[in-house]
Amino acid sequence: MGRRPCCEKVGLKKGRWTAEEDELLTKYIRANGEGSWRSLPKNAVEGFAIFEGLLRCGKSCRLRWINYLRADLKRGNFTAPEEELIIQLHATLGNRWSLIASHLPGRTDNEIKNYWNSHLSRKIHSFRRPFTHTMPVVMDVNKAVIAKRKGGRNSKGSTKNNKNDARSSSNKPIENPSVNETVSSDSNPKLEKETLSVTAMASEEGSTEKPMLSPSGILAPLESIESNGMPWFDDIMDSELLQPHGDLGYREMAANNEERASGNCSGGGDSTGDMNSCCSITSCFFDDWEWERVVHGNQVWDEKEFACSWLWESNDHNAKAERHRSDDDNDDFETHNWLFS
DNA sequence: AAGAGTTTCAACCGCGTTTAC
DNA sequence: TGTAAACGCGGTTGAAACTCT
Repeated sequence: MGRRPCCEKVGLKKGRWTAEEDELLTKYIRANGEGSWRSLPKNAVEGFAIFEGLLRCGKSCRLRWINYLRADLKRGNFTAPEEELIIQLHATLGNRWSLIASHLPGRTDNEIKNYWNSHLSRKIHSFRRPFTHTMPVVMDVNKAVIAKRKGGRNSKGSTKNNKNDARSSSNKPIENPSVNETVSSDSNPKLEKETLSVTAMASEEGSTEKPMLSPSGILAPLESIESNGMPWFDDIMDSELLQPHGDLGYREMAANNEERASGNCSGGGDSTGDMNSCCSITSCFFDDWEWERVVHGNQVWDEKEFACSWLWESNDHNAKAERHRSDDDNDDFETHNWLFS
């Protein structure tokens, strides 16, 4: 079956949206509601959107609305809890951005995907150092992350205020409270269904592809994490397997770090929710881990590797655990490389 | 001051899935 | 039940913004 080309015909506009186009689209959706993107315009011509001067295909309209114009979108930097949740969910779900986004109200899959690719994946990759016989690498995560940044744009939050930024003015989300009243932007039922099915799948007997879940079996919604932290996350980090600071549990370690951070933040971050903020659970974990203790002894490292593995990969977790237990041959590093692949 | 290098993110693209007929 | 259209997702692209030399 042939697929109809989307935006290749009749001189439909591509590229960045102007404020006028945003307004037209908003006006239309305010009047008619979301959905039916291909038949969106009153004066549809062959399924393309030509609505009072808006020459965009439906697909483009949908994307613009979902990713930018929706009134319930949260703008600005990701907060530390959001960042932590994304890391955790990504470890659990992989690149299923829409599913991850469903756990972060006001954030779009595209936004999360971009944030992951530009911030978090680098952070994670800095954390995962090369693993070889002869070259144990002790990394300073802060340096690894910060030193790499040479040029480049600032984060969205900071550029938004730049009045010289033509894009920021034309692309400014239209403040439109009335849209909220007339357009219901309810959560995607399909995504909810998917989330539930993932949870259900985890409970299926004999399933080897179990998603990583909290001890309660539920992926905690962001709201509860923001108000209560990530208790089950902390529980795991506080377990006896993960006590890199001697007798200090993870929570105590984090508390100590926050105490230190409140005086002088060694992480180079600030209080704006920046990626380098040292005042989050994850940052404490990443930034202040005693790598030398871990790396300098393979035996010690193996324990930590195993203990942390769920952070990076959830698939085939049991098989890897089994392999870990049965693998006493230190020469076979291939079996451990999955952690840092 | 200019250009190179780097980063960010909005938007595009193609494909799998769902829905409508 | 089969086909076509629409939807939705994840990967990719490229312009703009920024820093460094």
